[in-house]
Amino acid sequence: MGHRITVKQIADELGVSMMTVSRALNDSPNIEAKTREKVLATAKKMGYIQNHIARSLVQRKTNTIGVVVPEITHSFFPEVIRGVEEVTYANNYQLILTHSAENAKREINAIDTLASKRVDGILISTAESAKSSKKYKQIMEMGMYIVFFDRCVHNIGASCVRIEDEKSSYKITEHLISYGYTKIAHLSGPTSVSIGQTRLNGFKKALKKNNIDLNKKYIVESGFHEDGGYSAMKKILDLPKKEWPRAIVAVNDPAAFGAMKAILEVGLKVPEDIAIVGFSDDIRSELMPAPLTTMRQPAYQIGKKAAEKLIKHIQNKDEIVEDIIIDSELIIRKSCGIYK
Amino acid sequence: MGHRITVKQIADELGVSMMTVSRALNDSPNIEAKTREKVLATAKKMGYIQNHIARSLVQRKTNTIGVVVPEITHSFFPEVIRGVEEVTYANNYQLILTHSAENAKREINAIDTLASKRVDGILISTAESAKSSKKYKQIMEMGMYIVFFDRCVHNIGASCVRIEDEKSSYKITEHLISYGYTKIAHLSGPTSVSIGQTRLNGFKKALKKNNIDLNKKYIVESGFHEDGGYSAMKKILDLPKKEWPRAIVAVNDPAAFGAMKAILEVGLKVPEDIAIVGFSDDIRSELMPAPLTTMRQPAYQIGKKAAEKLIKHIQNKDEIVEDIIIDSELIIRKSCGIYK
DNA sequence: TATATAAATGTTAACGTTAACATGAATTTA
DNA sequence: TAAATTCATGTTAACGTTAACATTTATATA
Repeated sequence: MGHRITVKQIADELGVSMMTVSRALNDSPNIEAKTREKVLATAKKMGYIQNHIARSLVQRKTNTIGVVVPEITHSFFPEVIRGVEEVTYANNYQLILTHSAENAKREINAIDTLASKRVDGILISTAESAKSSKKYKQIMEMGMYIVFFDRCVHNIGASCVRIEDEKSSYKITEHLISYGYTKIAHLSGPTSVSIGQTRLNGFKKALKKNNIDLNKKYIVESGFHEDGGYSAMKKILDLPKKEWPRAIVAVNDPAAFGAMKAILEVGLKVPEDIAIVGFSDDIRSELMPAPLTTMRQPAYQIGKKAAEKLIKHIQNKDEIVEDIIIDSELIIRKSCGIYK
Repeated sequence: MGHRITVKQIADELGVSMMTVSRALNDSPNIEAKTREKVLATAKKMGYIQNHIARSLVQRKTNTIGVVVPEITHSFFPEVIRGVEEVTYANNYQLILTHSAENAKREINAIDTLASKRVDGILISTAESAKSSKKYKQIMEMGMYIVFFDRCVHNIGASCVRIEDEKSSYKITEHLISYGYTKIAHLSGPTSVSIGQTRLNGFKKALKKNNIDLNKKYIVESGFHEDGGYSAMKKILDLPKKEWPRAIVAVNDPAAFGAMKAILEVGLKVPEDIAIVGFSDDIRSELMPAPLTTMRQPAYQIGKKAAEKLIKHIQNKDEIVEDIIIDSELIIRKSCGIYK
């Protein structure tokens, strides 16, 4: 290993104690301005870079937070990370990013990684295949804080930053209904994930409110990805032609993209033959051949709020646990059937 | 802080020494199978999670690598990170992500953060405003390895994973020329960044080879982002109408998107009035109103190779420093003027 | 000027782990 | 059966830093 300067070396160089060097480096009080400057100058000259490992060990605090995202390539998440990053940067926290690839086992692995690095807190959006909340609880018992975002776990004492999924889903479904559609299918997420359940609920409630009977064949689990949306839509198109739905509510935009592909493949048109709406306002949504009507989730905002809340929890034991709701926005484009 | 189990507590519980526990936990040799199992079972029961901080301190090795990306929301980078992540996960390395926001100062800050966490190596794609290579050198002198990707710094003893930017730029420019265009402008990156310089070089060489005079007004610095592309294109369109170029080579896709916006705003059409090509094959490129002709950079591959090379450097002092070239691919779409 | 007070600096121990060496028990070899 | 070897386990010290307490020096107060 190359030359790594330590506090001791600086101290020896100047003939002072290690504590004096430490104090100067950390802007502590009770040190003469002249001494501080001398130390700082020498540290810089010698190319000193603080060893956070050692510092964290003795302070039992890392000034670091971890993030677990299910899929870094979905435009929603980088945008969230951007928001998180802005807050951590401003508050002098460091950030460790991990990735579950929508896989429960990898999510647990990621959380263990973060825990073993003794981060002060973790931001999580749960993986598609996540089933148990045991790991989250274990982490919290260790004294680490968790704030969920978008895909939350409730009633385990962690805060959560999200949009009103059920209402939003209700609203976008009603929007379709307002055009006269009654044969409406839902491509759902797994109900073990919060947004899978809540968006399904909103969908069902909208039908009920408008006296539309629920056709069980019209609820197909697609998961959150494009390929899942594609195969779920295929399954629907396997129904006899006269049973085909006239409109689709997809659990999110990527699933909607996959469904659109399946629809186009059988020679049907969006929205003329089948209308479709999504959720999240992916970066690609407005660029689609049939621009996608969707519920915008302000990703940057969500990241920012989640990071802020987490830091508050870390810095104040008594910070209240709460659901923080961010406004969503219905973005009407062409895919839902009307275009001005 | 909540209850945090230590090796000592496990040792006391079982009436053995800390080393025995440590050996069991780390799968070391010279420990009875029965003892190991007993320790493992107790550790699990007590909810032990290894303290990587303490371990890293004594081992002077963190099994962690850092990544510095300039802009996490550009689709190229998440895809790279995905590749990196796959490799680190498979090799049991942990990953710390940082973000420079294209800003030299923040890049230095990010590197210092990683250095203070004593990562074993760093993957960097340099920021748009990066000027000096001093910090990279300092880090390498500390014994940390650097592997650059996409935007590289040469001749400082670090490996680099990239496409052949100059040749690729040459090729895509010639592709435009093959359609008969001669009035071709270039929206360039800053020449202080490798790809800014090399892509400009390729552009120039293609003109020269085809006996097209270089018009200095046709080279405008746009940077790597959409808004930069937009304002650079505006500047070009401020020229007298008869001086307008008929085709544009943008340094990357986001810059091309910005330029397209500017072109459409003044009522011109792509590619009929002005043809345009980009670089990277952004996720949005094929969805654009005029699908963008571009040079595809296999982002996932780049991430994978870069991570693999870095881990090789870390594990083998004598690993050779090299430029690793990944094949790029010309993707011909509509924006360059011909569409089949 | 002696004393009280404040400011600057130093010393010791601890954070949680593992490397390196030391010991003791069990097994093999001559 | 004694000596040599192997295997399992234990002890000590170290990684680089800072918290907590201790000491010295400078400054303010009576």
